[in-house]
Amino acid sequence: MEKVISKATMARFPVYLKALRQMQVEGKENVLSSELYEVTGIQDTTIRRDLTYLSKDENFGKPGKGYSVKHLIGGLSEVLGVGLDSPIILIGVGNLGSAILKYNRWQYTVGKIVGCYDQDRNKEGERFGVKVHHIDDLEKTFPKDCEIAILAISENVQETVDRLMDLGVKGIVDFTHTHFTVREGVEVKPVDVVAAIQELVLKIHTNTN
Amino acid sequence: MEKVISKATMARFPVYLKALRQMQVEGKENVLSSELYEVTGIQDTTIRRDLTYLSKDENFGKPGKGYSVKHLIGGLSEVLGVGLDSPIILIGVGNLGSAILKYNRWQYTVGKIVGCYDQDRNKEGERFGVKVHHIDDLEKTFPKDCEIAILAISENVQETVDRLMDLGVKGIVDFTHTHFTVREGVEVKPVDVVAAIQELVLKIHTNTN
DNA sequence: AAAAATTAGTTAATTAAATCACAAAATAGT
DNA sequence: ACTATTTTGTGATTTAATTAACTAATTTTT
Repeated sequence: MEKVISKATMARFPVYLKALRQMQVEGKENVLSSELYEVTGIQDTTIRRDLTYLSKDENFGKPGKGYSVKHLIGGLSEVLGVGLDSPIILIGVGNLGSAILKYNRWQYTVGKIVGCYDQDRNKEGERFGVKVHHIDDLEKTFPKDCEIAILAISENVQETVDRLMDLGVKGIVDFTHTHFTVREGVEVKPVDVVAAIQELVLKIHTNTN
Repeated sequence: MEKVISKATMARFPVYLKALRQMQVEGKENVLSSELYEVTGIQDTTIRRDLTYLSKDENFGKPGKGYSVKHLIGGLSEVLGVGLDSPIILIGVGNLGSAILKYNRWQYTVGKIVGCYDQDRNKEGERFGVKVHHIDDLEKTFPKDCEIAILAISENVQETVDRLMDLGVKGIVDFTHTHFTVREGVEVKPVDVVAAIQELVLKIHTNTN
């Protein structure tokens, strides 16, 4: 029987991982589902069910004791593809791009940004230890087996996306404020500050269930 | 009978608004639910249902014609609280903070960032037309009726959050990589780049329903 | 002006997700 | 070793969300 992880569960995994990393730093070895609830706000029973998807055969949790923080991080990292060390490229090295790049250097969590591209010739060279190429050289310098691109540009968006897909990119983290279309099989994960604020405003001002 | 907007619907409103703004810029006057599907990937029937929550009495859509882009934006803006023009403050004017600030200047969509704070005295002054104060002056210079703060710092997070809540902040957009706790009634909306990438990787590599 | 073609709105059915309730497992105390 | 306590894991249930099926309104065409 093939286990299928639900969308909702999938979306919670990164939340757990973040919380667990924090706990690991604080030296915590075991964690209860009730403690994870306190930190994440996700119901403990939901957490327990989610975590059962992590291990194929044996379970990570021990009744009366909780989960091993270390093992849980391991399991989550595996399913989240962190261990794959996927090469990632960053398109656009403005303020936002730089912020992402900087963060990536500090915490080696998902894959690794192996190259950046910008339309400004002056930015060519290196930044936070990562090579910055001109966008015209994208095809020439594209890293082998790279499937993920972070898009932090504001111009020529669709054109850039098309070029990336031609190069085999399968996932795009989108910081753009522009709509673009992708081909079948290519995933887009939008990250939108304004949308986040709007959601927040809505939460504060309206009734929801 | 009081209409209660479901969580899921609420989360989609900003998506619609973004798509509609784009359409408005392109000069589109009417839009079909099927067209919104093409752009957002959200099922047309789901879209139609969602949009019924917008208007109390009359409906925005016309059979055979579609929805008025203008009216829809109006309705969404209203329910999303965009019209409230909420004052927002930004804590942390590094690369990320600057990126947010810059974007906010360009597209006047949610409220307005009315002030920034940073721990670096050198940054005091003005940036993209917004005053930058030292974080020590937070209490002294805190804008009246401000309920929303964007957190783009990496140090003294919990301390800063506590101070913000003391000043009456009810919603926090969190770009921090640190866990912090908030009081009852305070909402936090995390925006996490790494989590976004992880979700993406997971989507690409695993089976989901 | 009538007929045909669209397309929004809505009720009903389905599917997905969250929660409850409890059994089984592990620990800690006696 | 036994008992009490804690806490996980899971089948059953409930709740939420989505989709399908249909109705009725509006426009466009003939």
